[in-house]
Amino acid sequence: MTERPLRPPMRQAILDAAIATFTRNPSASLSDVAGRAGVGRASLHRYFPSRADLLAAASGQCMDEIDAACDEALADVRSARDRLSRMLGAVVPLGDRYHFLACETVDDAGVRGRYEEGLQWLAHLVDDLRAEGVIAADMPRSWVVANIDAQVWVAWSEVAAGNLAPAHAAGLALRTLMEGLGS
Amino acid sequence: MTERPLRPPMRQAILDAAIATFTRNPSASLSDVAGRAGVGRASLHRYFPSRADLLAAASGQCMDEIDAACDEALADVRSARDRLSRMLGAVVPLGDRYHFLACETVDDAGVRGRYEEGLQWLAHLVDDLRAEGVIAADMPRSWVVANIDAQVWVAWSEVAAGNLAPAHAAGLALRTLMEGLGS
DNA sequence: TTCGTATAAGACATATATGTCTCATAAGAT
DNA sequence: ATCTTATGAGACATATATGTCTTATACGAA
Repeated sequence: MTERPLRPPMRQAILDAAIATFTRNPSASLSDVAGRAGVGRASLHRYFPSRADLLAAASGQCMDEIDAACDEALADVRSARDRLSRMLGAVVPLGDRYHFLACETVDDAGVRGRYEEGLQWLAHLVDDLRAEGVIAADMPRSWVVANIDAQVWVAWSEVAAGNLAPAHAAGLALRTLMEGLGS
Repeated sequence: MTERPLRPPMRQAILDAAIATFTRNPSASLSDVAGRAGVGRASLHRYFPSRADLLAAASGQCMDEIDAACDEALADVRSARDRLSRMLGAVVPLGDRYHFLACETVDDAGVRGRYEEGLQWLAHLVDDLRAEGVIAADMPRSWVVANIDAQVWVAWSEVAAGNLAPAHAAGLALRTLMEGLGS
C-alpha cells in the first residue's frame, strides 16, 4: 500500500480538491469540493466554517507553494534575465495554482496584501530587465507585466492540454517574451 | 431629449447588459442583468425564457459583432501578416466581447460550431503566417494560436484599464507577436 | 475490552436564484 | 375615447447552495 508516514491530513486533501475544483469551475459547490476530496460535506465545514474561509485558505496555500518554488529557484541568481527564466521554470508547473489566484476574487485582507506584494515584485523585475537592456525602452511597464502574466498562463495551458512538457513550455515562454519585448 | 428614431429595442438593451454584467462576474444573477438594463426581471424572462437562452443569445451577439468587424477589416487584404494586423485592430476594441466568449461555457450547438469555426480560421492564419516566413518554423502551431489569443486579451486589458488607446494596444500586440514568435 | 475522538451520513433551517404567474399601469394605435 | 399591447412590480413555487445540528460508526488509545 502507498506510504503514509502519519495520518494524511484531511485538511490538505480538502484544500487540494478546492484548488482543482474551483480552477475548473469557479462557481462549483462545496459538495463538489467535498466529493472530489472524498470527504463528507459536514467534515469540510468543520475545517473551513464558510465558503469564504475555504477560498482564503486555498489562496494562501497557492501563494505558499508559488513563493516556496520561487524562493528556491531564485536563490543566488544575479541577472534579471535569469531571474525571469528561473521564475518561469518554477511557476509554469504550478500554473493551476497561478490560475486559481487570478480567477478567484478573495476579499481577504492577507490574501490581497500578498497579491499586491507579488505584483510589486514583478514590477521591480521589469524595471531591472529594462535596466539590463533586455526589453525595449518604449514598452510600457504595464504592458510588460501583463505579458509575463499572460505567458505563464499560455505556457501552463499548453502543458495542461498535453501539448508541451513543462520545461519546454517555460523555455518557449521565455523566448517569446525576450524576443517579443526586446529591442 | 436624445434622438430615438423608433423605440429602442429592449431586447438589445438586455443583451448589452448581459454581456457587460457576465464579463465582470460570470455568476451574476439575472436580477443584476435586468437592473443594469433598466428593465424588470419579468420582462427579461419574456425575451429570454431561461438563463441558458440569454447566454446563448449573448454569445451569438458577440460572435456577430466580432465577425462583422473582422469581415470589414479583412476585405481585400492579401498577406497573412496584414490579416493578423487588421484582425487585431478590429478585435481589440471588442475585447469585452472576446472575453465573454472565453469566459462563458455555453452548451448551445450553434455557438459551439461558430467557436470551432473561429479556431479553424485562426489555425489557417497561423499556417499562412508560417508559409510567409514571419513566424519561426519551430514554434508549435498551438503555441502561436494561444499567443494570438493571449495578446488580444492583454491588449484589451490595457485598454480597459485606461493605460493605452485601442490602436496603440493593437499595435503593441502585433509587434510583440511578430517579434516574439518571429525567426 | 472500554473510552474518547474524528468522521460520514443525513436531517433541518435559511438564503438566494430561477421561472411562472397575476395585475395594474402607461404608451400607442384605432 | 377606447382598445390593445408591452411593461413593471410583485407574489408564488421550486431548486439549489449553504451552514448547523444530531446520530451512528469506525478508529485509535488507554
